[in-house]
Amino acid sequence: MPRPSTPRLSPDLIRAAALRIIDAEGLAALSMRRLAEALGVRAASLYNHVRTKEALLDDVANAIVAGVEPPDPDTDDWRAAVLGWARSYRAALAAHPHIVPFLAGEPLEREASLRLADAVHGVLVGAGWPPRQATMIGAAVRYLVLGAALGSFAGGFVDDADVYAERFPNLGQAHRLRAHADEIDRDSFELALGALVDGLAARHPTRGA
Amino acid sequence: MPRPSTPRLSPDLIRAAALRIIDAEGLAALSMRRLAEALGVRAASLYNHVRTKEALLDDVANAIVAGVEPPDPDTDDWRAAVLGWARSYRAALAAHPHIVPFLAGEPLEREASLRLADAVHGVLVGAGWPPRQATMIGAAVRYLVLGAALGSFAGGFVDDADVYAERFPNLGQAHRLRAHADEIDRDSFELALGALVDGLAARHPTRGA
DNA sequence: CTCGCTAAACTAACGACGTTAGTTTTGTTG
DNA sequence: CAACAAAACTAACGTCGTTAGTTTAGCGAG
Repeated sequence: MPRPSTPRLSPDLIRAAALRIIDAEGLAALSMRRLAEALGVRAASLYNHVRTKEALLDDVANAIVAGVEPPDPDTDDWRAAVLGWARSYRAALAAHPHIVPFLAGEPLEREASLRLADAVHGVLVGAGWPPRQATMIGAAVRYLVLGAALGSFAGGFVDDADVYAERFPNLGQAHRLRAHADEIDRDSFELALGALVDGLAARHPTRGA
Repeated sequence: MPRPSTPRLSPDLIRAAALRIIDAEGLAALSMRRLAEALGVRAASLYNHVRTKEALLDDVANAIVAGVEPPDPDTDDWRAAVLGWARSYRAALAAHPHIVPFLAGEPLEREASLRLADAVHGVLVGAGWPPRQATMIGAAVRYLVLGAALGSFAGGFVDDADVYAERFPNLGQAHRLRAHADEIDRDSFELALGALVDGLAARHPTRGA
C-alpha cells in the first residue's frame, strides 16, 4: 500500500543496507532488487531516495573514506603524519574490502579523498619537500594503501596444499598462509610502509629532518 | 549462414577482440553481444569457443600477466631481482589499466601469478631472507604494483582548475597534473619502488648484502 | 474541515545483459 | 556417400538498472 504512515526508506537506511550486503556477500551480490528486498520494499521505491546505483555506491565509498583521519596540518613531523594517514586509510578500507575495486576504479574526485590529498600535501611541503616530490609521495602512499586493501595476498591462496606443492617448490607452505591471512596482510603492509618511509627519509632534501 | 567455410572465430581472436574493447572503452563496455558484433558474429556463437565471460576475462588477464619477466632464479642480487620484477609487472599492467580491477579482485590462483610469486620467493630466500620475510616482501611489492596500476593518481584529476582552487589550497596546481599524467605516475612508482627497496635493504638480516 | 499538493510507496514495462536450447549448414572421416 | 562433429544461427529465459504512471498518506492554506 503506497505512502505508508511512517517512511520505510531514507538515504541513510539505504546506504547502510547496501554496505551490509556488500560486506557480507560482495559487490556482485548487490542489486537494486536484492537491496530493496532487504529493506522490505520494491526496487523502484529506492529511486525516490537515490539517483542511481552508481551514485549510491559513490555515497557508500565516500562515507568510508570520510572515516580516515587527516594529518594535523600544523605538524612538522612528516614521517609521523604519513604513517598515521596511511594506517588510518588502510584500516578504513580493510574494514570493507569488497568495495575497494569500485572505489579505486573511479577518478579521484571524491570529496573526502581530495581533502586528504590536500592535507597531506600541505604537511609535506611544510616539512621541506618540494611540491613535486610531495605529490609523488602522496601518490606512492596511496598506491600502497590501495594495493594492500585490494589484493589481500595471503587470503588469495587456496586452502589446499596439493595445488601448490608439486609445481611451485618455493611456495610449499603457502596453504598455511590462509590461517593467518589477516595477520600476514597487516604485517606485510607495515613492513612495506615502514620501509617506504625510511627510504623516503633518506631522500629528503635536508637529509635528516 | 551457419558453419561458414572458413571459421570466423577462435579463442585467440576472441581474446584479442575483448582486450581491444577493454583497452579502448573500459571493462564495463565489454558485453558478449558487443564483443560478438566486433567479430561479425552473434553473441551465442562465442560460447562455442569460450566457456563463460568470466573465463574469457580470466584468459585475458592470464595472457597479460604471462608477459611479466620472472627473475633469474640463480641470481644472488635480490635487489636487482625485485626491481626488475616489479618494473616488468607494472609495465604489463599499465599497458592495459582497465583490466586491473578485475585482475586484482580475483583470488591469487592465476597460473602466471603463482609462477612469479614462486620465483621471487626463491630468489629472496636464496639471498638470505627468512621465508616469512620473503613472503611479506613479495606481498609488499605486489601491493605497490597493483596500487600503481590501479589508481593512476595523476590521471584522476579533472582538467579544470576551478574544481580545486578554492577548497583545496595545497592542490592549486593539481589540474596541471593531467598533462603529464603518465610521467608523474611512472616517476611516483619509481620513487616508491626505490624507497621501498632501500628501506628493505636496511632490514636485511646480514645488513648490507 | 477540506482541498489540493507533495512524498513515498506501488505495478508494469523497456531494453540490455549472460547464458542455454535447439536448429541448420558445412567440413571431415570411416 | 553416409554419419558425425563443428560452428554458425534464431529464440528464449531470467535478471539487471531504470522509467512511467498510479495510488495513497501526510500536511499546509483557505
